[in-house]
Parts: sequence; structure tokens; C-alpha cells
Amino acid sequence: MSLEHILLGMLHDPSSGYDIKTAFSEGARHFWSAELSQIYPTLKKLEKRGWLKSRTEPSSKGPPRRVYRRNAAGRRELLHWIGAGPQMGTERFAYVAQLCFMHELDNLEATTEFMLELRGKLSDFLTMLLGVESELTGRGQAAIDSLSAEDFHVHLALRMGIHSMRAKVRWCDEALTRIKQRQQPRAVRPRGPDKNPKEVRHG
Amino acid sequence: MSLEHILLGMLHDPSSGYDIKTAFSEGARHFWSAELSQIYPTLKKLEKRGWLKSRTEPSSKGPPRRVYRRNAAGRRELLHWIGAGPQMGTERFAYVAQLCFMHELDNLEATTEFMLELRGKLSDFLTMLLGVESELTGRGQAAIDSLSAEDFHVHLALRMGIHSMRAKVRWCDEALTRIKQRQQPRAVRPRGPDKNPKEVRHG
DNA sequence: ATGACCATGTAATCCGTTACATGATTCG
DNA sequence: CGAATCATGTAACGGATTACATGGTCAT
Repeated sequence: MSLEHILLGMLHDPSSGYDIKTAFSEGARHFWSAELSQIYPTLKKLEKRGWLKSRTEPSSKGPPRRVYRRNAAGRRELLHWIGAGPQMGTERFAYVAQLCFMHELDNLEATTEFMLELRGKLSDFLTMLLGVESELTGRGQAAIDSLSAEDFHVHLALRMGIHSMRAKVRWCDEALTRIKQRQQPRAVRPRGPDKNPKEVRHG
Repeated sequence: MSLEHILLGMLHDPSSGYDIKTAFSEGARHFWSAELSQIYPTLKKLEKRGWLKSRTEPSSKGPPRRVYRRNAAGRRELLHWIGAGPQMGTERFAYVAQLCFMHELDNLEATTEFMLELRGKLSDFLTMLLGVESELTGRGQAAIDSLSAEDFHVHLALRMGIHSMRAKVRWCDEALTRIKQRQQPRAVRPRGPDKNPKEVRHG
């Protein structure tokens, strides 16, 4: 809901808009993202409000960089936001809606294909997150114990993405199983004699 | 990210804007939501585009209702959207960002409190979803097998919310454990004497 | 009569995406 | 010489929230 506070938080170290965009494309993209065209004006707004200071620095490659630094007022605002308790916004999952409405097709094979494709995407995302985690904590439990306070919190946050993606992949598997069951109900419902000729046993 | 297609899907049976808002406040709120002030103009737009037809109906309580009905063109558009494969938008989780930035407080007790509060909210949400599920499938596996095609798909969708919320609650528990471990590292790290309990790092 | 619920809408504002516009450096 | 990367921005549009405005019915 508010990019402003996200930017304040990401400006722990002085950075340019471009730097922040890069961070969104990498580790931070499991919980937030924004385009440069939104980042630049927002940084300006924060500076006008007195929470940031900027200065231009020459760059070795390309044009000069405008580097923003958070000041005491900006830090106060950030802490205030964090202190207000966990902010849960509305989650919107278009693909869940699509699944809901797929009964209109009345074709369980289409639903299967949909779930398979979704599973692929979710599991790619999970793989990416696991990669980020192993960069952070590579050498097992010992390395986790010796993380800096910052990396410790970043790791906790990353774990949310991992738990959540794993759960969604498992949800896809469960759904695929349920669909199969519904397609061949005889094979799994052992209640009463079933005289149907398509019997699977002793085959 | 389009409410338009969500509305087309929800108009399986003719409904008023008010009805749709009610649905968002109940079962559908784990995957989408919208305000009346957004629903009403969007329904009008869809009618102008030829995907819906409306007529007013007297209401027993309150003013007359404008009831929308999806036509063949609307149905075609819906199927087209569903057929385009699973749409994964950007997910934004403010509370994960807050957690990331909490290292600035440098106070693990604050982090603990944050995670406890978050756990409470997530687990309330899970409870609500389980309630919706038991309304849908109350009498166990037999009832699941005999769901209509519509309810079968709605149930699959609902399972996503349940899997995902359960995973997030477990993530909170894991995080709380990790925080405790970090606060009392002697209890879990059996490597050499540690004579300075309150100091986790030394420079 | 007061408040909850039914029922519709508009206007202002804010948040976010896509498209447009510019230009330097570096590597192949 | 062309493509990728570095680096900054504006403009137009679309999607979503908050605030405003109206008025009827029903139960306490």
C-alpha cells in the first residue's frame, strides 16, 4: 500500500533510485516491487517532505547518480510505521479466481492443464527463493547463527516466501489428485458392490 | 489485475452490485475484494461494452435493485480470460517488509511481539476459511465426492487459502523459535563455553 | 428515535503500470 | 557498429480507496 515506507526502509544505506530498482528485481521481489517511473517521483516526494537528502555523484559508467540518504526524521517515520503493528492488506490472486470460474468449461482436463501450468510457475519461484536463501546462509546452521541482525531479519522474511510457495506447490498437487479422483471415482470409493465393467483390479 | 473479469465470473447467477459486495465480504475474500464505489461503475462499463444486461427490480427492503445478467458475449470474454493461462500478478506483503526492516530497532523482543500479533491475525483468517470449508463439505469425503462441478472448483480454490494460511502460521512459529534460539544461543549451540550470555556478536 | 442493514451512486485522490524521451559507457 | 547496462526522468492512463451524498425498512 505504501511504497514510501518501503523506500525509507530500503535506504538503510544511501542509494540511488536505480539501486533500489535492482534490489526489487533480486531478493526483495518476493514481498514488494515497483517500477523506476514510480520510484523516482516517490523519492523526490520524500525529500520534499524532509525525510531524505539527495546529492549527485559522478558515475564511472553512464550519467551522474542522484544518491539519497535517510535522515533522522526519515528514520523516525520508518520506526513509527514498523511500530504500528503488522499491516495486512488485501491479497488478490487472479489465478484462484480463474480456477473458481473454470467450472463453466465443465472440462476437468482443462482444469488439470491449468493446475499443471500454475504448478510450474510456482515451483520456479520457489527454486529462485531457495537460491537466495543459500546465498545468504550457505553453510548450514552455524552460518545461520552467525548472521548479522540485518541478515537475520531478512532471512526470517525470506522464509515466509519459502513456506508460502511450498504450500502452494503442495496445494497444486493435492488439487491434481482430487481431480483425478473425481475423474475415476470407482477406483477410490469402496462402498458397496460395484458392478461396473471398467474394473481396475486383477488387470 | 482486472476486476472486470472477476465480475464476469461472479455473475454466473444474476446479481446486483450489492450482492457481489456481500460475496466479497464472505467466501470470496481470500482471493479478491472490491468496494461498492468501484463495483458500480465497473458493472456499468461492462454493460456499455455489451457483456452484461441490467434491469431494475423492486426490493422488499430499501430502494429498487439493479440486477445484472451476463450474456453470451460476456461468457465468451470470461472463457477467453480463463483460457489465457494462470495470471500471476505481483504480490505485495507490507508485513514482510516491516519484519525485514525491524533490525533497525535492534530489539528481538519487539520482533517477537510483532510475530505473535501477526500469528494471531493469520490464524484468525485460517479459522474463518476452515469455517467456510466445513459449510461447503460438512460431512467428510463422501460429501466432497458429491459436490457439484461449481462447488468442486470453489473448494479447490478455497484449499489454496487454507494451505497458504497454514504455512504462514507455521512460518510464524518457526520464526519465533529462531528468535528464541538467537536470544539464548547456549541452550542450542554445544560448541565451547560461552561466558557472555547477552552478547551475540562481538564486533 | 436510533442504529443496523438495504441499496444506489459520484468525486477526489492516491497508487501503480505502460509508454515515451534522453544519453553515456562498455563489450563483443 | 550494435546491444546491453547504467542512469534519469515525464506523461498518460488505469485501478483502487476514501469521502461524500441520499434515502427507505426493520428491530429495539
